[in-house]
Amino acid sequence: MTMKNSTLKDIAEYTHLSIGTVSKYINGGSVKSANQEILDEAIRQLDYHVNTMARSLKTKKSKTIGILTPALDDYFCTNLVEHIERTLYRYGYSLIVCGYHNDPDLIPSKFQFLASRMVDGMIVIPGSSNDDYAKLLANKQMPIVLVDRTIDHLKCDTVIIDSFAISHQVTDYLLKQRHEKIGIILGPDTLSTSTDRKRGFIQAMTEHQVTVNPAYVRTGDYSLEHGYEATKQLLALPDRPTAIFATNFDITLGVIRALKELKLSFPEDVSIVGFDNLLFSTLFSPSLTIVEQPLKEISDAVAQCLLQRLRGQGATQPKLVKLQASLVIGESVKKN
Amino acid sequence: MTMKNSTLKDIAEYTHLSIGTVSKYINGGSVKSANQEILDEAIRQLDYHVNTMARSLKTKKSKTIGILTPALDDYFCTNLVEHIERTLYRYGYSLIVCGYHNDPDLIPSKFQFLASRMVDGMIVIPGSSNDDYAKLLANKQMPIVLVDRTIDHLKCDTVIIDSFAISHQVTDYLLKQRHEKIGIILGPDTLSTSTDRKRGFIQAMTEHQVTVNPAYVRTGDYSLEHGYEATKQLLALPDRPTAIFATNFDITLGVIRALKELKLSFPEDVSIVGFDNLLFSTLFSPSLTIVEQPLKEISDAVAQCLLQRLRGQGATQPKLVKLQASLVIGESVKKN
DNA sequence: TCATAAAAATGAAACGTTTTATTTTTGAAA
DNA sequence: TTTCAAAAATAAAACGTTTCATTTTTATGA
Repeated sequence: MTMKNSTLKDIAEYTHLSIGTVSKYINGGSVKSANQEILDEAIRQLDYHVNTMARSLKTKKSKTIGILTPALDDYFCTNLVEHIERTLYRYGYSLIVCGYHNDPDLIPSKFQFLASRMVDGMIVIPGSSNDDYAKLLANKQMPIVLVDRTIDHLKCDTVIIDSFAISHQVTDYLLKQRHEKIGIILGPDTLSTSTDRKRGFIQAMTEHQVTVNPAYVRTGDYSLEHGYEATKQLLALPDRPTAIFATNFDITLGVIRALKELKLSFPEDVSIVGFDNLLFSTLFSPSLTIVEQPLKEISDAVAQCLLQRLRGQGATQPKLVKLQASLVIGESVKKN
Repeated sequence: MTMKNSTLKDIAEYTHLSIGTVSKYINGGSVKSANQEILDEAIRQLDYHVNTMARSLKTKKSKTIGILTPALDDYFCTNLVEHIERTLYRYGYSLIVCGYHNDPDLIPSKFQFLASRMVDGMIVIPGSSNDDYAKLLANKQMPIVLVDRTIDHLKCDTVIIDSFAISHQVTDYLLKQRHEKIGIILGPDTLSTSTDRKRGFIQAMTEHQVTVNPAYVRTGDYSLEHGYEATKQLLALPDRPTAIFATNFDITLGVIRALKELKLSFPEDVSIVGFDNLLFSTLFSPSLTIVEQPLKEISDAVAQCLLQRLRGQGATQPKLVKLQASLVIGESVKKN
């Protein structure tokens, strides 16, 4: 039972054909129909499977894509991975995953690790603020697609959502519900997602001629802890906001935890708008009003960008795909 | 900038040493210290990295593990993947992920796909009821570790939780809170996790001399939909249960959705015990009483089993690792 | 200084493919 | 039948390593 795998050579001997011919057939080339029959038989009999190592050694293609993600267990990233894996699989690619545990310092070594695996391309979800590794990416002769945020001066295809627009829309919505004292809990100022969301917020406020109270704008990590602390601080203000906008999923969780601890309920005591994970938001009572990112579209765009580059069809210019998120109205915003 | 990667041959020429010597040094062999210096220099100058394809072709080891999981976006599986990836990375292994989208019929082809990638070993989370592919696994000369459930007659290392014990414990707890009319929503009868949980339930009930009402025992998929439907049916019974035990995470979500729709609240109208995801359970108001699985321990056990087999240290007998889950008391069970 | 064992270096084969230039076979037109 | 282009098959080189049987160099002790 433990006999070694058969090779082209074995097939060649079985069929009395040459290795070259067998290889050609395996790769879809044409042979005489008589030979086709015997080849099929041999392949079945000997249970032949190509040795991808040998193939890759020759072709310099591994048909494998690396994905570098801040975490393998958070909602946004795993959804991306799920969809991307599906698409790539259809094109015969496998996916090597590498998490860097939200620690940007790990990115260079993990990147090298993936590169040493001879991946044909890479998907990077930067999701952090330290961009020292950007030159690393730039120097590799390999298609790379960036997801969720841009990195300055890095010339590669990028897929993001229109953070400015959705933030503008959320703010606009809150203002129309007659909230003027709006707290917004943001990520770090070094991330484009975060600064764009801040800009959208400010612009909407300005358009409505509402002055922005700096104390209502909290930057920090995209983390549950930050959401939690910021919420407590916002609600401890003498003139506290009547609505809070959490600009990512972890922050949303932090807001909820803080409210729970303060024994405040939404939307009675404070209105909230969260981010991501429609399923969970509908399970809360009352349900959450949230921003939903088009995860499937993002994933598809990422996969398509990459596949195009792999086919050498990519434009010379790096492509920027900007997708629209949507506001899903729940019950967590009170009309003032 | 786009010059091809350097090879052992290039290093050999640069250093005037033979390829064999260079290879030896790269792999940790000893050379004269004078040569060591020039080798280091050459490696740096030429930016040498081993070609893992060529290496694997010779060694027949890819230092890559495949993981076959029902989904890449559900709580249990992604947590496993996250932890396993961490551990394997430390040992120089990369992880190729493959989701089969909860469709067991996809397992054979995905399995073949991974096998063709020349993975050194495989981790399989069966999570489904159709075991036709079991012989596939059995026939491969490759270490395989099964997670979360056993497959009859399949001789490979398996890591599971003690479903019987935890179910017994939960039931016992509910009984001690003076619930006797307990509904339990289970997975399919073809899964060991499900039948074990059922046995634990029945045993505890019997020990307390409480007769089991068959109408209270609902088997079905491990899915939100099943949880939802089963809850509605349970609560529509003339003599409805006072407590419901949801035996996996998706079912738990279904229970919550059903309660929300029926405008019933826990624990006032009905007590509930859920499964998995401590973080979320604490965010609900009131918080959920749940079974928490030792995800880290499970992942570690899986990785260790695999690494042992890869080192050829595994026992001849397949190993069964059974870990204990724990009951985390929240506020969703009322004392009757 | 020499003999010798240990350490280091070497050269070549092998891993299983793809690819290319070349040869052989086929079959249709003349 | 002969001719000749097209189709099919071939043989050999190459991809970049590891490994192993040899050879060369080094260091040690007498």
